Amino acid sequence: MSHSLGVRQAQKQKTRQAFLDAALGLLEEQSLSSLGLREVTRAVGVAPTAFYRHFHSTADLGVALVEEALGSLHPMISGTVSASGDPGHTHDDSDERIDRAVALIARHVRGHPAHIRFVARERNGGVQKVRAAIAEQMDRFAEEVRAELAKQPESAGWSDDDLLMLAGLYVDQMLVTASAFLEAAPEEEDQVARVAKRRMRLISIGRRHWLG
Amino acid sequence: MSHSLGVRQAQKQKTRQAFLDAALGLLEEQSLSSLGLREVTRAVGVAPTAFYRHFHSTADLGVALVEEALGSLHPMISGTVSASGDPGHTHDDSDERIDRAVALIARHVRGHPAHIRFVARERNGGVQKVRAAIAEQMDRFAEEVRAELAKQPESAGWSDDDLLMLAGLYVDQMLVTASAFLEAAPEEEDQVARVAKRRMRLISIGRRHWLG
DNA sequence: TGTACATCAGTGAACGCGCGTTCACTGATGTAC
DNA sequence: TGTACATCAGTGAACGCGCGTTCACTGATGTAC
Repeated sequence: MSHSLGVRQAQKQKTRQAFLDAALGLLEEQSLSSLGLREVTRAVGVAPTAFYRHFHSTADLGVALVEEALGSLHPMISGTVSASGDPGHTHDDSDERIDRAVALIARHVRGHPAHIRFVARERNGGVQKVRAAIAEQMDRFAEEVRAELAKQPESAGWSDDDLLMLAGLYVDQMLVTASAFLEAAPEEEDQVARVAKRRMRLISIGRRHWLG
Repeated sequence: MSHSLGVRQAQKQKTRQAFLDAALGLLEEQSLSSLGLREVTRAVGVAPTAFYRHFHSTADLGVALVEEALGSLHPMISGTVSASGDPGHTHDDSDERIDRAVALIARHVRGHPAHIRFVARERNGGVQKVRAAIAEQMDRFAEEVRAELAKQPESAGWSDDDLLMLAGLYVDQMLVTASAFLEAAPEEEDQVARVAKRRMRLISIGRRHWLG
């Protein structure tokens, strides 16, 4: 048993997490810019003033939510791009990679719908600090994807600049796809996946013929 | 002089437009989901109750704004895709088409920044009816782009389904580009345009090699 | 053209309510000895 | 281990304020004759 945190600190973190969870729930049906402090404390079950022990404002809470939501995405992003073909397959595995990437996205959306909704909503939302936090994370994703792409043989001859352009295109497409899954009714999911895969495939074909 | 509208109707329309303009201004710095009725009437300079003569709610006003904002976009979309090369050019004009498309987008963003901001923001925003209105318009755009693409010789052998996929990719990319122009500082505009063009180019290359 | 009545966009007072923020507080947890 | 003091997460009352909505109204515009 680690006792790296005292009882007091542990309880404080628990309450803070309760704020984040409650806010995320409330944000399914509204934007951060209309989220009220009292609304959140009511959902958590504490006095309104308790809010100030954890955040300066709801915008501040929003920035914390960005870290939580996009932090949980980093593993997925890397996995999506770098996944190598199963051993035993020697033919062009890019279609398989795409299938697995889209499946990973669908899985993540099912597992963390509120996180995705929050990011998609606030990426262009009314709170500047939150927009900036999301933009920064998305830039980091693009940079990570570029690094993965750079390792692949298909990237021979590509400039870093062009790779970043391609990486950005992939990252944007991932969020668009995730958002489409969110909006889709269960029976529409297959159709969303089908279109997402073909978009990715078209981009990959463009990649293959980009040079020369 | 047409007198198709009485003085009363004309004045009412003028006030209604004042509501739309004022709301659009206020929405530069917040989301529709936090826009207040009194806030809008204050900006227009009328009594709060006057609002109800024109809209049921701010969500309703939002739907009207979608019509205004995306209505003004239809000409641009068609122009962007269908623009044929200047007479006298016989070589592959797709790079030129892309340059002109991106220039058109930049121009539109400079001319109607608040409209673009509103659409980008509320596309995934907290007001369901407005999201639906935007989705419907975007679907119409995709359909129109598909129709334009279908006329081009490059589309020989393409299924309608694949063309719609490609059209959707273009339409999404247009909005992403417009949104990037919005966020960009004046000196960053060139860089945004450069990346947008290369993305479009990569997609166009993917298109060219999609079949066979 | 003039008159009498109908329409209706915009008014202004009033309502109950939830908001964000302040402040002094309480009592469990942490720390020093 | 026990005691005395410090810390600080969460409390609860109070504040002034702007909110959305209701209602009966006013007076300019429209219409019928």
